[in-house]
Amino acid sequence: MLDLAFIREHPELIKEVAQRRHAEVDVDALLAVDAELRATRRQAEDLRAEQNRLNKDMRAAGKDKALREQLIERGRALAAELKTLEPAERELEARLRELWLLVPNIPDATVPEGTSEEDNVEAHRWGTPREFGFEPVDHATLMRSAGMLDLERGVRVAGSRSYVLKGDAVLLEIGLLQFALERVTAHGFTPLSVPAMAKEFCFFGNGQFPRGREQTYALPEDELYLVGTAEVAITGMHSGEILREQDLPIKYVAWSPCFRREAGTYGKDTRGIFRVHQFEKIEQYVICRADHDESVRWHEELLRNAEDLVQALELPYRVVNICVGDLGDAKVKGYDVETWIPSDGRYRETHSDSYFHDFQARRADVRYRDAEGTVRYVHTLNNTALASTRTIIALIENHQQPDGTVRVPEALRPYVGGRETLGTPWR
RNA sequence: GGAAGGGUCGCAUAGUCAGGUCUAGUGCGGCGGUUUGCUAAACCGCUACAGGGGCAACCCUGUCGGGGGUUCGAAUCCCCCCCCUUCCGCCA
Repeated sequence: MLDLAFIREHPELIKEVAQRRHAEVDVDALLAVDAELRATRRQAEDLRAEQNRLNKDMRAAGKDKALREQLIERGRALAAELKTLEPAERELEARLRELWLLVPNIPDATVPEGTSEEDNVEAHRWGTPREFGFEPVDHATLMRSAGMLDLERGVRVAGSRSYVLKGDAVLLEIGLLQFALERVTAHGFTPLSVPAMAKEFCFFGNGQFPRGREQTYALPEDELYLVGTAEVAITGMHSGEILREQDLPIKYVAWSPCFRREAGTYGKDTRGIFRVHQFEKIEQYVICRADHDESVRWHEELLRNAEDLVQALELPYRVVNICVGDLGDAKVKGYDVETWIPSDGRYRETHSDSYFHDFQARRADVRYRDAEGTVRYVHTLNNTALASTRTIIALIENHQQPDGTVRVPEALRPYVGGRETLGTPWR
């Protein structure tokens, strides 16, 4: 959410940004409602001020019956006027909020122009896709043959895009999560295990709602939703707080299951477990002072942390700078780490590194008091450390061996009981 | 799920029964000052957030868990909801 005063002062900029980001929002209607609300509110405030003065007169009137009657008469008139203004005020507030929530963030000048994924700009690469001396297979084939995956029974239990990990795949999943958690913790991040269900305000706060509603699982009986990322819960955690500057930056590394409806993706990525409704993720999250340069520094550092993990897993990857048309509404700028997937013959998204300035902080109401005593909204950032299924795919496909087993990169071995290979030989 | 007790401006509490002097009192903590060789103590002052207005000093409005209602007027009375604590039930 942007500062309302900023929107008032830069309506043309907002319109232009909204268009580049494919975000539909009626800025003129927003400004009209805003003006009307301020006028209405002012009228109501004047009436309330008179009401308060009247209240004092009433006290001073003591036992003077005639005067009291006269004051009560005036009070009745005020109350009647307010009774018509107040519903209008509330109605305007609701309409303003609705429009306001649709206004996207302002992208950074270093965000590339473009309309879709195709226009993302490669920043750099690491590693080289491996030359296999045999016919490599995709992860689904390998995992099923090696006793690590049961898709059919997963679908029986929970429908399409569901899966059951088996045998060494479970060891691998848990090992990867622990590996990522420990490695990021070593950089001074505080580990968290957060609720996978959250109230609606967390989703509004994080920027998932209102636009991303159809991607979220709802539990209407309990007025809860399943989080698509730990980020939602973390943003909600500090909602309404005024933090102390000396406690910043707050650096979290959070584990949570992630649930995604994947609405509108029928027929996309249907092989294996690339696009699924549920996976496990370790997420990095930073809350820092309201300073652009500091946000940028953390953005780069979160990227380095993610790259460190992918490098330790010996997986080739590239980093792309997300173009404005492909960037989520709430983000100022974003990098994706895309890891090489041999069966696809291309790099595919495994991490998403973003900063938001105070966009999430305004929505979720997370502030801090700076050295001068001024209360400001914090800046927030987050980046994937490790997402279970996509990392499993990359690791299995890149490190597969001729006999159908998978070589475990050295850095990961302590987390899988010292094993050097996973899966049973099947060819 | 059932019962009882709670939720007040950082923390702890008063106020709610009897609506108006609550512009929400007090203690602690924090900040600034006086005194002081230094520290402590003592004393004095300040100590929420949001919105609006004003060049400014400052002024106005709202917020006592949230929402609605009664009333000229609600921290206080009524209704609904949320959260916390304790006990019971159920339970990984």
